Amino acid sequence: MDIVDDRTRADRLVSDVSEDILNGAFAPGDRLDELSLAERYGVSRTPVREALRRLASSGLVEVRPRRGAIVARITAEKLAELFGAMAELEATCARLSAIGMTPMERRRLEAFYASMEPLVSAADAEGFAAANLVFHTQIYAGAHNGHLAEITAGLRSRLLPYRCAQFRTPGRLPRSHAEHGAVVAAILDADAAGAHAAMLRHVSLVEDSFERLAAARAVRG
Amino acid sequence: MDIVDDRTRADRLVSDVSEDILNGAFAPGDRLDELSLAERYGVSRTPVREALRRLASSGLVEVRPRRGAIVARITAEKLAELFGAMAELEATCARLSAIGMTPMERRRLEAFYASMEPLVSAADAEGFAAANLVFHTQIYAGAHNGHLAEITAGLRSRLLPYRCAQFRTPGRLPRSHAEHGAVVAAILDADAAGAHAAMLRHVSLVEDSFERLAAARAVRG
DNA sequence: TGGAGGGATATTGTATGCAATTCATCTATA
DNA sequence: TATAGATGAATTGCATACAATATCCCTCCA
Repeated sequence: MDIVDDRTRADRLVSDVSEDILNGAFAPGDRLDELSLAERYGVSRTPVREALRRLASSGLVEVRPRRGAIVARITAEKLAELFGAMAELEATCARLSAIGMTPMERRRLEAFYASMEPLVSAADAEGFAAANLVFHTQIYAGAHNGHLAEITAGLRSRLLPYRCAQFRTPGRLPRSHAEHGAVVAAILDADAAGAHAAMLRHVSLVEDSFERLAAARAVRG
Repeated sequence: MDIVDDRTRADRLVSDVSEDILNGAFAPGDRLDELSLAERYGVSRTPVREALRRLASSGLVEVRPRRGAIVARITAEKLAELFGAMAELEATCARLSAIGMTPMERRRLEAFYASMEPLVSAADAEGFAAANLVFHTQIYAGAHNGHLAEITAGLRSRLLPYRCAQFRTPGRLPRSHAEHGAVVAAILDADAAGAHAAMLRHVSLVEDSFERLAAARAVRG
């Protein structure tokens, strides 16, 4: 059974190149000249150009007019800004969720939070990471603002490569779960300021533990 | 004296096409086929394609794979989401400004706010609109997070076409100025929650007056 | 009359060649 | 030796031709 991939070559290039950037085949600062990429991926320069522009708009590469593209070098300051912006956005979503979630959404959030407990007991970092994404996404959705949710989710995914080891730190799982608990409690309470503060604290703590260091390492290349 | 424009054709197309969209030469939903655009602007399809993709990433057009591009139809709900997201982002910048602005930034903001008073007295809507942008931009900068500032400014500019008549409403100028005053006072007081609330209120009020109606009209085409 | 199928047409996706610009290297001169 | 200028190679920007896909319209059948 042949599942044909009806994406265009440029679409696939976006995935392939970003993968190669994220797993280190291309390091920050590396030149990405169109001809080499075209040969490497077996296509012509045209879709390569398109893919590079798209990657630029997502922040992964930097195109300088007439001077070619390079893998974006994210400085430590820029990375801190991105993490900071994400924390604020997440906190805003939490605040709006506290104000506006429907009773059904609140019940679902509570139930989902409870369902994460076994993963903590089992120290299942991978399972928890997956559930964590769902948890946060529920809160984006609870803000009832698709654009805000999109921005926030986009930023989260952009920062994903800098957070790989997130739940490996010993003791991080139960702490994260407890912080989630504070967020959930505030949202269920319709406590806007509390939800904002709890989420801001949660996201900042997660970032502040040791993946900042990992990130810094990644930046230095 | 010839000031040559060293922008690439695609760069110019981005400006030209977005202008033509914003002033109504192309209406929402109109097809933007590459050949017609190429002929219209006297270039080949290649830079047209690039411009269309870039406009898509900024939300002005919508490209459907293999099915061409159309001028984005912003629904009323989507527009409300965009305004809502902007309000939240602006409020967040205000909150961070209250917390983190340097003394110099605070003095500048206060001085700039004072300098807007004459424009209100003179009922200079155009001058006020220009100063208004500067005022808000100062607050984006005061958040000390370049990425957040960029997102917020981007959203503001994207919404600009839906806010043309902003300060024409009778009485809007003094009211806006008063609302700015509340924001400035809270920021100078380092009152995070107050700054957030004041800015949220300000932006929401501005939007809620009558340009939502203008926007709805624009959407209906 | 209404809908399904099929072929012509129009439009997008991709490859390639040429023009324009940048970059690197080498030379000449102070 | 260091710097400015020039020259050639490498690379991007753009145009055009071809291939793949979608769209439209016509015919045919129930």
